[in-house]
Amino acid sequence: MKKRLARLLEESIDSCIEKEVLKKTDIPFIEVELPREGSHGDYASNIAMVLASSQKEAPRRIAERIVENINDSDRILDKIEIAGPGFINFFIRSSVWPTLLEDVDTLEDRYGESNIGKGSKVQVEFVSANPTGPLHIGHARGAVIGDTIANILQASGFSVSREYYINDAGNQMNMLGESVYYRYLELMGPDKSGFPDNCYQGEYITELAREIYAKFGDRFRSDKESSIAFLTEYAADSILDGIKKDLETLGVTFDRYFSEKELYTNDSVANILQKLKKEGFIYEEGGTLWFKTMDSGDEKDRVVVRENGEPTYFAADIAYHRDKYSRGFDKVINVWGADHHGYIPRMQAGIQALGRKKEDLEVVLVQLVNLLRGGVPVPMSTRTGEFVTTREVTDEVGKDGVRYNFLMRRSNSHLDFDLELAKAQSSENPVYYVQYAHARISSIMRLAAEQGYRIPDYDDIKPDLLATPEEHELAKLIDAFPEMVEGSAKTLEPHRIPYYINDLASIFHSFYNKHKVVSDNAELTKARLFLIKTTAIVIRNALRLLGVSAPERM
RNA sequence: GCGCCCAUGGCUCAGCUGGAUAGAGCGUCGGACUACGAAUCCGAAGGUCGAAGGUUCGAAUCCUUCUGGGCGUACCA
Repeated sequence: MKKRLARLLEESIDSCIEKEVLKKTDIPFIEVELPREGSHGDYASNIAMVLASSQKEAPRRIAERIVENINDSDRILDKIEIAGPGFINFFIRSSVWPTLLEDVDTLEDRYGESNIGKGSKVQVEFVSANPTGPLHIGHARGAVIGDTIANILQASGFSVSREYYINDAGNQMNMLGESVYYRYLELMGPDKSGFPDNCYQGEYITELAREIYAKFGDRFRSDKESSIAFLTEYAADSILDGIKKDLETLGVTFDRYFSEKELYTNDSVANILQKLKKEGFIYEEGGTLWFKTMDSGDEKDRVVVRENGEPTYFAADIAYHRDKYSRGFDKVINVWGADHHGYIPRMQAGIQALGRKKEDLEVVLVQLVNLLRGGVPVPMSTRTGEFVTTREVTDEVGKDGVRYNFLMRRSNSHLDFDLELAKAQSSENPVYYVQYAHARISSIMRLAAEQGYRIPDYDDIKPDLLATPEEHELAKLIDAFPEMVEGSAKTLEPHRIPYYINDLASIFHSFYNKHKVVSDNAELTKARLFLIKTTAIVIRNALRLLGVSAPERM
């Protein structure tokens, strides 16, 4: 509806210019919004005020001319008012609301989809946690947000690929192998040297060592170096396996797992370094190689090859992004923990050196999660390895609860995640509010079926019977669903969707409490069954984007 | 020190890229089931949007300074 009104305005302005009652000018983006005040109409536009400066005329006079020239050929408008400093307020004829539902009925599962992506290829890289330990709760938030952004983009006409970058090279891998090695030695009698401080302290390392001992006996006791090489690989594989399983319980899967190690074995890193050196992006100083990231606004230049000859993580990351673009992605979205924000300028410098525009890389920062239980912080210590894992949280509160609670909040704001609230089956828990609306509709449908009704299509009903304010509100909000999804896709803000369905559920519940769906008036019953059917479709489609289930009973 | 993020009713958070009298949920208080699911609904109280300036017809939103909190500031990832 917003788009229809914007078009009416645009046509009117065009004809005003033609008639020379307005000066010729570039028409700016015409914004149509939902006023919160009912007396300001169903929709409103500030276009006259926006035009005021270029027209050099009073906004209200401009508004008058625009309104005079609006050609409402479909007769959707009841009246138009000019109010305040120059707002144009639209009042929609009440009979048009139900007609907006026809699209929902024909599109069904596809209602809410769009083609703003026009098939362009986008890659979403997320989680990408090192395979050195189980996922913590912050990873889970990033996983859910990344997955949902991918869902939203997919529904908006982008061709999306989900990818997990495995940091399976470098120092921390050796450390992992060593950690397992020392735990393994401990199993074979008291160790005089003790367990090194800088090794991974978590209990899962000991468990891995036990597993290896049970499988292979004491064969790794003697030859330290080759043993560690084996143990490293074994441990990384096993941990990554666990991570994949944990992500699956959250409903998160990937199209591809990309190994950092391969960037070395196939010389990608060496090649790109050489290329960038030749092109002058890299220089040598003090025995190390530096990348000129300052030219693109970074605070200082960054090392890509250390004095000891080893490339840094950054070097591998440039090679990785080169690989991404070479696979034909028009745009690359990285979902990062907010503690990596300092990395953005250097990564942008990296892709620009690859001949890419800044905008071809978009970074979504996910703030850290504060885990609580009943309002009390859950103690976490990465040093000792004592932390609550994603698996434990998912097992406790369930997939739907975890996902919804993460998705409700803007990703760029700190989040308190309270275990007790998230699993509470009460009004304190917002997931249930929405799911309950869906279950309630299903329940009404069952009752209607018992009474011999079949679920009506748009052609089966008399739309005019949907005449109460609650019914109009529902139709109006249902109509807004596709543009909401579009907005969410453009801004990469998944949290808009939970807010939207919460509103929708709220209006539905109000409607339900005030009006009876199944009554002795058969025509009215059919019309209302149709209305709640479309409501259920939207709830279902929205929850599907979020990866949250829409139960028929609960 | 420098950089990024955050600051909105008692609590947790929205605020649609600058719009009209700042909104939800929880909590508090008061109401609604002999009608399709009360995990629901209806009503009330509660705010100088961290502070001070500035930009303009108009600021929670943009600019500057300050305060308070988080993160970063590696030849670690």
